[in-house]
Amino acid sequence: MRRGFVIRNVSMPEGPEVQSIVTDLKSLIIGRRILDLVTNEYTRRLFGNLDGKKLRDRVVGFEIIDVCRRGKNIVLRLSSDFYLVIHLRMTGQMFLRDDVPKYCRLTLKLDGEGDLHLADVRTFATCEVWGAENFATFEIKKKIGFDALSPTFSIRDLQLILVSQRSIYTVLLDQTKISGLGNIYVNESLFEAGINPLRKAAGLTDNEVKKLHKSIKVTLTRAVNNRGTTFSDYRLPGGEMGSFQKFLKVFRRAGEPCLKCKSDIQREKLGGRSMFYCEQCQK
DNA sequence: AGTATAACCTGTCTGC
DNA sequence: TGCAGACAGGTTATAC
Repeated sequence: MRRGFVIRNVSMPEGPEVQSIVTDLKSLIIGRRILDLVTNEYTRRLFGNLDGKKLRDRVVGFEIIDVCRRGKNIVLRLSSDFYLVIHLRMTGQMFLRDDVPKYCRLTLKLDGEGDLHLADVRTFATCEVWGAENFATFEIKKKIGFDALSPTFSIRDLQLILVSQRSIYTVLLDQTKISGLGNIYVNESLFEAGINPLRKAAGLTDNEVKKLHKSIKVTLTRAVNNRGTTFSDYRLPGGEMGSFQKFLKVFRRAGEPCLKCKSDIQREKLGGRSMFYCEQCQK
Protein backbone atom coordinates (compact mmCIF):
# COMPACT_ATOMS: atom_id res chain seq x y z
CA MET A 1 0.00 0.00 0.00
CA ARG A 2 1.12 3.27 -0.83
CA ARG A 3 1.28 6.80 0.21
CA GLY A 4 -0.48 7.51 3.41
CA PHE A 5 -0.58 3.92 4.48
CA VAL A 6 -0.83 4.34 8.21
CA ILE A 7 -0.34 1.44 10.58
CA ARG A 8 -1.75 2.91 13.70
CA ASN A 9 -2.44 6.18 15.35
CA VAL A 10 -3.05 5.23 18.93
CA SER A 11 -1.82 7.91 21.21
CA MET A 12 -0.41 6.92 24.54
CA PRO A 13 -0.16 3.21 24.03
CA GLU A 14 -0.45 0.53 26.69
CA GLY A 15 0.34 -3.15 26.20
CA PRO A 16 -2.49 -4.03 23.78
CA GLU A 17 -1.72 -1.03 21.59
CA VAL A 18 2.00 -1.84 21.51
CA GLN A 19 1.16 -5.47 20.74
CA SER A 20 -1.09 -4.39 17.85
CA ILE A 21 1.67 -2.19 16.44
CA VAL A 22 4.18 -5.02 16.75
CA THR A 23 1.85 -7.51 15.06
CA ASP A 24 1.41 -5.18 12.09
CA LEU A 25 5.11 -4.34 11.92
CA LYS A 26 5.96 -8.04 11.84
CA SER A 27 4.15 -8.54 8.57
CA LEU A 28 5.34 -5.25 7.10
CA ILE A 29 9.04 -4.82 7.85
CA ILE A 30 10.63 -8.18 8.67
CA GLY A 31 13.19 -9.02 6.00
CA ARG A 32 13.55 -5.45 4.86
CA ARG A 33 16.83 -3.56 4.74
CA ILE A 34 17.49 -0.20 6.39
CA LEU A 35 18.93 2.00 3.67
CA ASP A 36 19.26 5.14 5.71
CA LEU A 37 18.52 6.70 9.08
CA VAL A 38 17.15 10.23 8.88
CA THR A 39 17.09 12.51 11.91
CA ASN A 40 15.89 16.07 12.43
CA GLU A 41 15.70 18.70 15.15
CA TYR A 42 13.00 16.66 16.97
CA THR A 43 15.35 13.72 17.29
CA ARG A 44 16.92 15.50 20.28
CA ARG A 45 16.90 13.28 23.38
CA LEU A 46 15.45 10.35 21.43
CA PHE A 47 18.71 8.39 21.58
CA GLY A 48 20.05 9.91 24.77
CA ASN A 49 23.76 10.48 24.34
CA LEU A 50 24.42 7.82 21.73
CA ASP A 51 26.92 9.09 19.19
CA GLY A 52 25.44 9.57 15.71
CA LYS A 53 28.18 7.73 13.85
CA LYS A 54 28.05 4.73 16.16
CA LEU A 55 24.31 4.64 15.70
CA ARG A 56 24.52 4.58 11.92
CA ASP A 57 27.26 1.94 11.99
CA ARG A 58 24.94 -0.38 13.88
CA VAL A 59 21.77 0.31 11.92
CA VAL A 60 22.27 1.46 8.33
CA GLY A 61 22.75 -1.28 5.75
CA PHE A 62 21.33 -4.02 7.96
CA GLU A 63 18.16 -6.05 7.72
CA ILE A 64 15.29 -6.13 10.21
CA ILE A 65 15.11 -9.79 11.11
CA ASP A 66 12.48 -9.72 13.86
CA VAL A 67 10.03 -7.47 15.66
CA CYS A 68 8.82 -8.22 19.17
CA ARG A 69 7.44 -6.63 22.32
CA ARG A 70 9.00 -6.50 25.78
CA GLY A 71 6.56 -4.89 28.20
CA LYS A 72 5.58 -1.69 26.43
CA ASN A 73 8.81 -1.62 24.42
CA ILE A 74 8.92 -2.29 20.68
CA VAL A 75 12.04 -4.22 19.72
CA LEU A 76 13.53 -4.39 16.23
CA ARG A 77 16.19 -7.07 15.90
CA LEU A 78 18.73 -6.20 13.23
CA SER A 79 21.11 -8.40 11.24
CA SER A 80 23.99 -6.40 12.74
CA ASP A 81 23.19 -8.26 15.98
CA PHE A 82 22.00 -5.02 17.52
CA TYR A 83 18.50 -4.30 18.78
CA LEU A 84 16.56 -1.07 18.43
CA VAL A 85 14.34 -0.66 21.48
CA ILE A 86 11.58 1.92 21.11
CA HIS A 87 9.32 3.14 23.90
CA LEU A 88 6.43 5.32 22.73
CA ARG A 89 5.63 6.78 26.16
CA MET A 90 2.59 9.06 25.91
CA THR A 91 2.30 10.20 22.33
CA GLY A 92 4.74 8.20 20.22
CA GLN A 93 3.47 6.73 16.96
CA MET A 94 4.90 4.33 14.40
CA PHE A 95 4.01 4.75 10.75
CA LEU A 96 4.93 2.85 7.65
CA ARG A 97 4.45 5.11 4.69
CA ASP A 98 6.30 7.12 2.06
CA ASP A 99 5.64 10.65 3.24
CA VAL A 100 6.99 12.08 6.47
CA PRO A 101 4.32 12.37 9.19
CA LYS A 102 3.72 15.41 11.34
CA TYR A 103 6.00 15.52 14.40
CA CYS A 104 8.35 12.97 12.86
CA ARG A 105 11.42 12.39 15.02
CA LEU A 106 13.11 9.57 13.15
CA THR A 107 12.82 7.84 9.80
CA LEU A 108 14.29 4.51 8.81
CA LYS A 109 14.39 4.44 5.04
CA LEU A 110 13.67 0.88 3.95
CA ASP A 111 13.98 -0.99 0.68
CA GLY A 112 10.57 -1.64 -0.89
CA GLU A 113 7.30 0.20 -0.22
CA GLY A 114 7.11 2.70 2.61
CA ASP A 115 9.56 3.96 5.23
CA LEU A 116 9.30 3.44 8.96
CA HIS A 117 8.69 6.65 10.90
CA LEU A 118 8.60 7.42 14.59
CA ALA A 119 6.44 10.49 15.26
CA ASP A 120 5.89 12.03 18.66
CA VAL A 121 4.40 15.40 19.40
CA ARG A 122 5.49 15.55 23.02
CA THR A 123 8.95 14.09 22.37
CA PHE A 124 8.86 11.72 25.34
CA ALA A 125 9.50 8.62 23.26
CA THR A 126 12.90 6.96 23.49
CA CYS A 127 14.97 4.75 21.23
CA GLU A 128 17.90 2.70 22.52
CA VAL A 129 20.43 0.50 20.78
CA TRP A 130 21.29 -2.74 22.58
CA GLY A 131 24.01 -5.25 21.76
CA ALA A 132 22.97 -8.91 21.65
CA GLU A 133 24.82 -9.77 24.84
CA ASN A 134 23.14 -7.02 26.82
CA PHE A 135 19.76 -7.68 25.30
CA ALA A 136 19.84 -11.29 26.53
CA THR A 137 19.01 -9.94 29.98
CA PHE A 138 16.86 -7.03 28.85
CA GLU A 139 13.96 -7.71 31.24
CA ILE A 140 16.27 -7.93 34.22
CA LYS A 141 18.21 -4.79 33.36
CA LYS A 142 15.01 -2.83 32.68
CA LYS A 143 13.28 -4.44 35.67
CA ILE A 144 10.29 -5.48 33.58
CA GLY A 145 7.79 -7.49 35.60
CA PHE A 146 5.51 -10.35 34.54
CA ASP A 147 4.06 -9.78 31.07
CA ALA A 148 0.32 -9.41 31.60
CA LEU A 149 -0.31 -10.21 27.93
CA SER A 150 1.61 -13.46 27.98
CA PRO A 151 -0.37 -16.72 27.90
CA THR A 152 1.94 -17.99 30.63
CA PHE A 153 1.04 -15.20 33.06
CA SER A 154 -0.53 -17.18 35.90
CA ILE A 155 -2.58 -16.70 39.05
CA ARG A 156 0.55 -17.65 40.97
CA ASP A 157 2.50 -14.85 39.24
CA LEU A 158 -0.17 -12.37 40.25
CA GLN A 159 -0.16 -13.68 43.81
CA LEU A 160 3.61 -13.19 43.99
CA ILE A 161 3.40 -9.47 43.30
CA LEU A 162 0.39 -8.66 45.47
CA VAL A 163 2.39 -8.52 48.68
CA SER A 164 2.62 -4.79 49.18
CA GLN A 165 0.70 -2.33 51.32
CA ARG A 166 0.25 -0.06 48.31
CA SER A 167 -3.12 0.14 46.60
CA ILE A 168 -3.96 -2.53 44.04
CA TYR A 169 -4.33 0.29 41.52
CA THR A 170 -0.74 1.46 42.10
CA VAL A 171 0.75 -2.03 41.98
CA LEU A 172 -1.00 -2.94 38.72
CA LEU A 173 0.44 0.21 37.14
CA ASP A 174 3.95 -0.66 38.35
CA GLN A 175 5.75 -2.04 35.29
CA THR A 176 8.48 -3.55 37.45
CA LYS A 177 5.86 -5.86 38.97
CA ILE A 178 3.48 -6.49 36.07
CA SER A 179 4.03 -5.05 32.60
CA GLY A 180 1.61 -4.15 29.85
CA LEU A 181 -1.19 -2.62 31.85
CA GLY A 182 -1.70 1.15 31.82
CA ASN A 183 -4.36 3.39 33.27
CA ILE A 184 -7.16 2.29 30.93
CA TYR A 185 -6.74 -1.43 31.44
CA VAL A 186 -6.06 -1.23 35.17
CA ASN A 187 -9.33 0.64 35.66
CA GLU A 188 -11.24 -1.72 33.39
CA SER A 189 -9.78 -4.89 34.92
CA LEU A 190 -10.55 -3.78 38.48
CA PHE A 191 -14.13 -2.99 37.51
CA GLU A 192 -14.47 -6.36 35.81
CA ALA A 193 -13.19 -8.07 38.96
CA GLY A 194 -15.39 -5.98 41.28
CA ILE A 195 -12.39 -4.78 43.28
CA ASN A 196 -12.04 -1.24 44.59
CA PRO A 197 -8.81 0.36 43.26
CA LEU A 198 -7.93 1.73 46.70
CA ARG A 199 -7.78 -1.70 48.37
CA LYS A 200 -4.37 -2.70 49.66
CA ALA A 201 -2.74 -5.14 47.23
CA ALA A 202 -1.82 -7.57 49.99
CA GLY A 203 -5.37 -7.50 51.38
CA LEU A 204 -7.00 -9.31 48.48
CA THR A 205 -8.45 -12.75 49.18
CA ASP A 206 -7.39 -15.77 47.12
CA ASN A 207 -10.72 -15.68 45.38
CA GLU A 208 -10.30 -12.02 44.51
CA VAL A 209 -6.82 -12.62 43.11
CA LYS A 210 -8.28 -15.38 40.97
CA LYS A 211 -11.04 -13.10 39.73
CA LEU A 212 -8.59 -10.29 39.05
CA HIS A 213 -6.30 -12.58 37.11
CA LYS A 214 -9.19 -13.65 34.95
CA SER A 215 -10.42 -10.10 34.41
CA ILE A 216 -6.95 -8.92 33.37
CA LYS A 217 -6.71 -11.76 30.85
CA VAL A 218 -10.19 -11.16 29.48
CA THR A 219 -9.77 -7.39 29.28
CA LEU A 220 -6.38 -7.50 27.55
CA THR A 221 -7.45 -10.24 25.15
CA ARG A 222 -10.49 -8.29 24.08
CA ALA A 223 -8.40 -5.11 23.76
CA VAL A 224 -5.88 -6.89 21.52
CA ASN A 225 -8.68 -8.43 19.45
CA ASN A 226 -10.07 -4.94 19.00
CA ARG A 227 -6.59 -3.64 18.09
CA GLY A 228 -6.43 -1.32 21.06
CA THR A 229 -8.25 1.78 22.21
CA THR A 230 -8.44 4.87 19.98
CA PHE A 231 -10.05 8.03 21.27
CA SER A 232 -9.37 10.17 18.23
CA ASP A 233 -11.24 9.92 14.96
CA TYR A 234 -8.36 8.05 13.45
CA ARG A 235 -9.09 5.21 11.04
CA LEU A 236 -7.00 2.68 9.21
CA PRO A 237 -6.98 3.14 5.44
CA GLY A 238 -9.48 0.32 5.17
CA GLY A 239 -11.84 2.21 7.49
CA GLU A 240 -10.59 0.34 10.52
CA MET A 241 -9.68 1.88 13.84
CA GLY A 242 -8.77 0.59 17.26
CA SER A 243 -12.22 -0.23 18.63
CA PHE A 244 -11.88 -1.14 22.28
CA GLN A 245 -13.13 2.34 23.31
CA LYS A 246 -16.60 1.03 22.49
CA PHE A 247 -16.31 -1.52 25.28
CA LEU A 248 -14.90 0.62 28.08
CA LYS A 249 -17.05 0.36 31.18
CA VAL A 250 -15.50 2.86 33.59
CA PHE A 251 -12.57 4.60 31.98
CA ARG A 252 -13.42 8.24 31.22
CA ARG A 253 -17.03 7.66 32.22
CA ALA A 254 -17.08 9.76 35.42
CA GLY A 255 -20.62 10.83 36.32
CA GLU A 256 -22.17 8.39 33.87
CA PRO A 257 -24.26 5.44 35.11
CA CYS A 258 -22.54 2.18 35.94
CA LEU A 259 -23.44 -0.43 33.34
CA LYS A 260 -24.17 -2.95 36.09
CA CYS A 261 -25.95 -0.95 38.80
CA LYS A 262 -26.71 2.48 37.29
CA SER A 263 -25.01 4.44 40.08
CA ASP A 264 -22.57 7.20 39.07
CA ILE A 265 -19.06 6.23 38.06
CA GLN A 266 -16.57 7.95 40.37
CA ARG A 267 -13.37 9.66 39.43
CA GLU A 268 -10.57 10.15 41.91
CA LYS A 269 -6.93 11.16 41.69
CA LEU A 270 -4.15 8.95 42.94
CA GLY A 271 -0.50 9.72 42.30
CA GLY A 272 -1.55 12.22 39.67
CA ARG A 273 -3.54 9.61 37.73
CA SER A 274 -7.30 9.43 37.33
CA MET A 275 -8.99 6.36 38.78
CA PHE A 276 -12.47 5.49 37.55
CA TYR A 277 -14.64 3.06 39.45
CA CYS A 278 -18.11 2.21 40.71
CA GLU A 279 -18.50 2.52 44.50
CA GLN A 280 -21.36 0.04 44.55
CA CYS A 281 -19.85 -2.70 42.39
CA GLN A 282 -16.24 -2.38 43.52
CA LYS A 283 -15.84 -3.13 47.22
C1' DA B 1 8.19 1.34 52.50
C1' DG B 2 4.76 4.34 51.02
C1' DT B 3 3.14 8.58 48.94
C1' DA B 4 3.06 12.96 46.58
C1' DT B 5 4.81 16.07 43.36
C1' DA B 6 7.17 17.69 39.60
C1' DA B 7 9.40 17.00 35.38
C1' DC B 8 9.85 15.66 30.53
C1' DC B 9 6.55 18.49 26.25
C1' DT B 10 2.65 20.14 23.26
C1' DG B 11 -2.08 19.87 21.75
C1' DT B 12 -6.93 19.96 22.88
C1' DC B 13 -10.86 20.79 25.45
C1' DT B 14 -13.76 23.48 28.89
C1' DG B 15 -15.54 27.31 30.98
C1' DC B 16 -15.70 32.07 31.72
C1' DT C 1 -13.70 35.05 19.82
C1' DG C 2 -10.18 34.95 23.19
C1' DC C 3 -7.83 33.44 26.93
C1' DA C 4 -6.59 30.90 31.13
C1' DG C 5 -6.43 26.61 33.15
C1' DA C 6 -7.08 21.74 33.32
C1' DC C 7 -5.99 17.57 31.30
C1' DA C 8 -3.68 13.72 28.64
C1' DG C 9 -3.21 6.52 28.16
C1' DG C 10 4.06 6.72 30.62
C1' DT C 11 8.04 6.82 33.34
C1' DT C 12 11.51 8.70 36.46
C1' DA C 13 13.63 11.48 40.16
C1' DT C 14 13.27 13.61 44.41
C1' DA C 15 11.58 14.98 48.68
C1' DC C 16 8.67 13.96 52.80
